[in-house]
Amino acid sequence: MTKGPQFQPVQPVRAYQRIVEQVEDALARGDLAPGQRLPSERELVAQFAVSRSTVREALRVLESNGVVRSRPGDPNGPEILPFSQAALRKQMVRLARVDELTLAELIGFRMIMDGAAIQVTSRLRTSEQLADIEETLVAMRAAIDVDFAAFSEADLAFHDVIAQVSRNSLIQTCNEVVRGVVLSLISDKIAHAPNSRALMLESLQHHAEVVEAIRAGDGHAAARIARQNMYDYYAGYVPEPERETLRALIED
Amino acid sequence: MTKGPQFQPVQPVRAYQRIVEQVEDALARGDLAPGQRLPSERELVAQFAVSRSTVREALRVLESNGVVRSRPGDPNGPEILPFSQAALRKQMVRLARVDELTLAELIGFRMIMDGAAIQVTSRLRTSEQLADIEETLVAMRAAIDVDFAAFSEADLAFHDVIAQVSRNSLIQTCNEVVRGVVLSLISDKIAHAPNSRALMLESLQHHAEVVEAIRAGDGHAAARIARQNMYDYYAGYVPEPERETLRALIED
DNA sequence: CCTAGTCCACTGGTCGGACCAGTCACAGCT
DNA sequence: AGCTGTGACTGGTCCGACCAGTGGACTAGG
Repeated sequence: MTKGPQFQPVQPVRAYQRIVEQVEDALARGDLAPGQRLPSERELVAQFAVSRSTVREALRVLESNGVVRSRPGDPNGPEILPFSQAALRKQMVRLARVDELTLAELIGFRMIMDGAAIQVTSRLRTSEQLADIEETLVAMRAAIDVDFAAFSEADLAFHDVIAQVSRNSLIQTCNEVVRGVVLSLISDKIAHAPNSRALMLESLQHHAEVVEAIRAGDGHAAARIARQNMYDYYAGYVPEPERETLRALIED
Repeated sequence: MTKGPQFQPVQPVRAYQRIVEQVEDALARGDLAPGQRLPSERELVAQFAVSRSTVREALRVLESNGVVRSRPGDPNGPEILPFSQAALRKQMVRLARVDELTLAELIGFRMIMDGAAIQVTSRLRTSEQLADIEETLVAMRAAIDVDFAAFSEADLAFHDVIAQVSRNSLIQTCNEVVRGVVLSLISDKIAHAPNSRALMLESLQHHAEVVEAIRAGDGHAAARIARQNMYDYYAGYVPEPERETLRALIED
């Protein structure tokens, strides 16, 4: 066999992909900005020198990626959308929902993210924000008497406030998405648990401890308590061999 | 103004969207599994009772989302792909690259993720894995004499091993993506810095400290050092008001 | 002058038919 | 049996057509 250059496998590039690339490149370069409009489909046909089917396939891909939005009859053409977290959320939900990720990975991720957000919060929070946090605690207490769904919603509000105070929307988005997925995986088990009310009360107690640490400004303790609580709350649903990785996140 | 029920804005549902939904639902229900094949486009035309254009637009969306892959001439029809992290990565890159996220948020995210991964690693690593980690350290040392790109690549290998040992692919993916984005934002500034070599040496020294803590099994110290290092390395590129949120991540 | 209503050019959504290059299974040949 | 050529398919692209909607221009009424 002759020694030659290393060739790479080649896959055909479809026309609509080139269009998608061009649009995305223009967007990355700043030649196209959110709020601006793309030319109409028939105009794009002329500019790209392809058929309308091809242009439309490209637009469908861009639309599915949350880059543009087409509305029938709009004489201004497809609209370039502001970058939203919705697209990331969509993909994350898809990824996380399937067996590609284990429950342990999801919960571990939450322990990290939530702990970090709480740590930052206890450092940066103003007294006003502290009041906001304590307010959600009161709401959680009230929600216990309603049902588990209400409690879960109040819990979400708590973590929302935390994430906002920590001033990192990336953490916020990731946290929210993963939290939703985890809950969708095991919420029925929790809700139907005979001691559902006891669990909620315990969770509330844990949250109160976290808030106490936040008030004291002890970020380290707050984060540790938060992680410990999440472990106590969810670890029962994680099979033992993987539970070890979660314990490694608590320590000292 | 009459008090009435809260109406929601309504947007037309396009035919291709219904097809996408049906396929994704079938996939979520398990009626469709990775590795299986979809009927050919012309067969789908008959089953969905729409035109081929519509079927193709649906397939393009599914393909862009990493759900299926079409190859011309394949008599078996479009292939259902295994769920990959590629899709998530794509979206994350898009989200992170644009101004929606600040550099501080990205770096803060990395400090958290990387610190957590290192903490878990120092707890769970086998002696064999420790050797792997130390190996990447040697590679980093050698890469310093080449150029910044080589060093950066060796650094990536280091974090890769860490993420693998921590057994959480979600952390791994997020870490990798954000790292890439951060580097693409500031790598030129670092590479062209007059003291580029000094920076690399310092970074290597920091990594060595982290590895030392990992060897000692002190996860807390390892994570703290890692976060501190990343702060030292990147904080100069973050404007002051936001730098505070990063400092809040180090503490004690 | 300004407003309210009408109208129409144009938009995107969908359709059906056509052609091409590529792929793969199979029948036929060696 | 092993190889080869063929042909029935595949997806990629193009074209032309029709429809229901949109929104701006234009007009009639104040």
